[in-house]
Amino acid sequence: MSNLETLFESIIHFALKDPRQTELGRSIVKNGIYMIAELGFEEMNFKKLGKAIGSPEASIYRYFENKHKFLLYIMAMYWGMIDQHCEKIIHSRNGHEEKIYSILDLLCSSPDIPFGNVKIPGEVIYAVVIGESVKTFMTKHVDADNNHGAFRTLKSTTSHIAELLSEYSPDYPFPKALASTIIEMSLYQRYFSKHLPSMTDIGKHQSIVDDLKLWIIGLLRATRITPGEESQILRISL
Amino acid sequence: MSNLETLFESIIHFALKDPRQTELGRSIVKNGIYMIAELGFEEMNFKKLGKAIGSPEASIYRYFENKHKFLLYIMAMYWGMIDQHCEKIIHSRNGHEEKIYSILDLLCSSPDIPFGNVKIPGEVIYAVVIGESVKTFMTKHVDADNNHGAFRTLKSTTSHIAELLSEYSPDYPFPKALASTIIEMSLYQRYFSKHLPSMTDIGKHQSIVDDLKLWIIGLLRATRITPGEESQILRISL
DNA sequence: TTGTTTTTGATAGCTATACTATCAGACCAC
DNA sequence: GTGGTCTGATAGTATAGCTATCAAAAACAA
Repeated sequence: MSNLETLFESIIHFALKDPRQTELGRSIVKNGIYMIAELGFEEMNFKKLGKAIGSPEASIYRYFENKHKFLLYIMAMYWGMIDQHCEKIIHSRNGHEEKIYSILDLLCSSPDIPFGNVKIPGEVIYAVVIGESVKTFMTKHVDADNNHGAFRTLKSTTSHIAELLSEYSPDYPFPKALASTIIEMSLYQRYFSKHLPSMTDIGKHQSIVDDLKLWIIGLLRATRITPGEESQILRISL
Repeated sequence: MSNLETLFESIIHFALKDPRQTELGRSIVKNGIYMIAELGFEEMNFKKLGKAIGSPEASIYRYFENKHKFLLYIMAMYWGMIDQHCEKIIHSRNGHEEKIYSILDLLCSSPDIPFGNVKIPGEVIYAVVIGESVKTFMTKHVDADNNHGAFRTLKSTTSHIAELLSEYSPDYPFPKALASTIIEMSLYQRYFSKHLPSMTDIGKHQSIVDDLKLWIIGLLRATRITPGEESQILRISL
């Protein structure tokens, strides 16, 4: 079984019926992603989506229990793709630094997703991830969703990056926090750059992607904290 | 006019009628914050809130046009408070480093908010900020809300911190990005620590607040990037 | 081909949320 | 007491989110 098959196997339980297997299922997922990218998650609903694909609302409910599970499905798929790319990079024969730079390229790019016989363009799903990813876990039912494995692929991506950071700087005590920061902030800073430009300088010097990479690489200096510095910090601050 | 009055003056237009001036208004805001802290923003609504304070739904709509504006009001108030504390710190006679450490203390603490003749406990509003702050600007109408000044206090806080970082490291090209990262991540890492613990190491070594401070102080090393290092990075990565 | 199962379309309906409208009583100012 | 504002009480609308039912169509199996 290919990696891709394994990925889709692992997210299938967020749907009631595998959407990759049917014309309708693929249409729901692809057009749903387009619709969220265009209208935002709140303004999208299954009635509108049904209209867009020429099927009744009820047919969509045969594939996804509700709107939220639909979002969980999409996000688990996205982070699963990213995670597989991560693993490929990690198992490559490069050094730590090169691997980290490759991961950075990955986080700042947006690979297409092959979905059955259709393809979901990277820019479209990336737009959805930027604006809606946080809505998967900033809810009152995070813990329940987490128990059902909703964030497995996101957490795995974080762990992979954290491990790499640990290899890069074995004594740094916060590799996971830095990894999750890099992941979330590569999305946020893009969002800020577009909608709240006074909250960031990303995109003000060079292109967004170039600034973003340069900035994150700078953040990696945080891992190079020395014991002497640490104790001085503690003396002043705590 | 006191600073506090100026603050409330500046957020009054998110409400239809100043809630600080009446018993009902204060009850709406205080109990609304408690209810969001308990149920989350999605599960809270004006009908439930009305029941909790013994007033009909319609009376609440006389103070706030809708649920979202209510959230904007609360968040603008919170960041306005924080921003005033920031200004106090900035205008103090300390050195840059001490000021930065004070700001850090501020971001990791949660001051009470005096609201008319009632007091909103810091822990309660902080819980709301952690879980709901992002929902104010991750919407399809960010730009409209931004034009109406909804994020003025948040942006001002970011600017204040960014200025401080610039004084601390004048050549660092991304002070705003780092400032917004510190603000957002001091919320996120706490959230992760509670709900998605594998995404962070904050709270695993010492208390959450101590780990958080130590981690953020480490991030400040990012501002100490040297020209030589930068060009090396560029060579490898871009 | 026929019979069976699965999938879809069409429609209807149910509950809750978000919000608006109206009116009468309470309270306050002068 | 009169006029104005505030509140409570009630009713009502529109839409979202979701469920149920049934017949037609498609897929498949013997």
